[in-house]
Amino acid sequence: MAMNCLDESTSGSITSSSFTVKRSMENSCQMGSGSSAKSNSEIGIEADSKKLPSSKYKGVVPQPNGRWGAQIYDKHQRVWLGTFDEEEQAAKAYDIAALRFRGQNAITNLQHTLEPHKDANELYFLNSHSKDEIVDMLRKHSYTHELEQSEYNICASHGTRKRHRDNWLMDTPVSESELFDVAKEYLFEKVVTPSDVGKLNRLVIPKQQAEKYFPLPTESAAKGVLLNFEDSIGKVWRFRYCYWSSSQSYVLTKGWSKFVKEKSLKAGDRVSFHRSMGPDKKFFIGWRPRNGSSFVEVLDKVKSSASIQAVKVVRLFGVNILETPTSSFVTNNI
DNA sequence: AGCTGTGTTGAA
DNA sequence: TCAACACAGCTG
Repeated sequence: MAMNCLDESTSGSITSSSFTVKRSMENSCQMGSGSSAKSNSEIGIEADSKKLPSSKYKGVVPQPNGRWGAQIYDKHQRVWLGTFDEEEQAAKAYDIAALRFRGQNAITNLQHTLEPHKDANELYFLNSHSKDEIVDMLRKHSYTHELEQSEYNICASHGTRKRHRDNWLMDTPVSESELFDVAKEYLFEKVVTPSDVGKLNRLVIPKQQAEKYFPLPTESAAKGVLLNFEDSIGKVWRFRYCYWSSSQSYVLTKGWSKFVKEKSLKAGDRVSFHRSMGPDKKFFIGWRPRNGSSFVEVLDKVKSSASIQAVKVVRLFGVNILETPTSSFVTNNI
């Protein structure tokens, strides 16, 4: 996976132009005219050194206890990205923040290998979340995990694409609300369990996501509410959504089994949830098989099936919209 | 008590 | 915009 090495792993890769690490081995041993200078550059911090070792990485600052902090500046203000055991982890945290805050051409610390598909997915993931959310993940060291949980499901785009097709084709002006309607924000994805597709006729929504994206007023928790989700072909699914206090879980109940049946959902498949970025905040549901295509793989299919080399990119409201003769997709916003 | 992350400053 | 430095205040 591309550059998801914040937490434990060590190999990293972020697409970012062709940046090479310039700053290297200086900065690390300026202890006045000290004699014990070298110790700092090799080990994190020495027993009783006064001065903290500088990092060779941008956005990385030493902590008194030998750990490393990461920070980035935005709008004249420092944004703290958390503390890390390893200098490289802090450097990667900075890199990720830089990509989110400054776009994919941002200068990053590490030379990253080129993995177009994965990197594009990651950029899409990055830009589907607010700066605050990304910073949160970095500080909680959960970025890697959330990225892995989240590959974009292209199925969720077909419906609106179809309905807006004429507008794109005829090159007529498209209203702002329609554009917002096309633009969808990725919320989360769940790999469905055997019981999610079994006889219980319900889908468990992970608690954290449920409370974040589908808040349920306590008075309607037991009874539940009806939520509409539009699928990849524009069909609207209506599910009862409620809280089961017995199992302390949020679930989609009534209507869910029909979805399972019609889509032939199997355990291990992925179901994703999206929300339009317009004022109406419609929900969308998508799904794909266990090893289904990633966002970019599908994009490539779109390109080849349309027999075109280049996809026109229109940037509006901070969102890139890929336009082809027959379709439009929303991709990374900067 | 130890650590995080902010307040602050000077340099680029 | 950036990192160095000091340490207030938070956390466990």
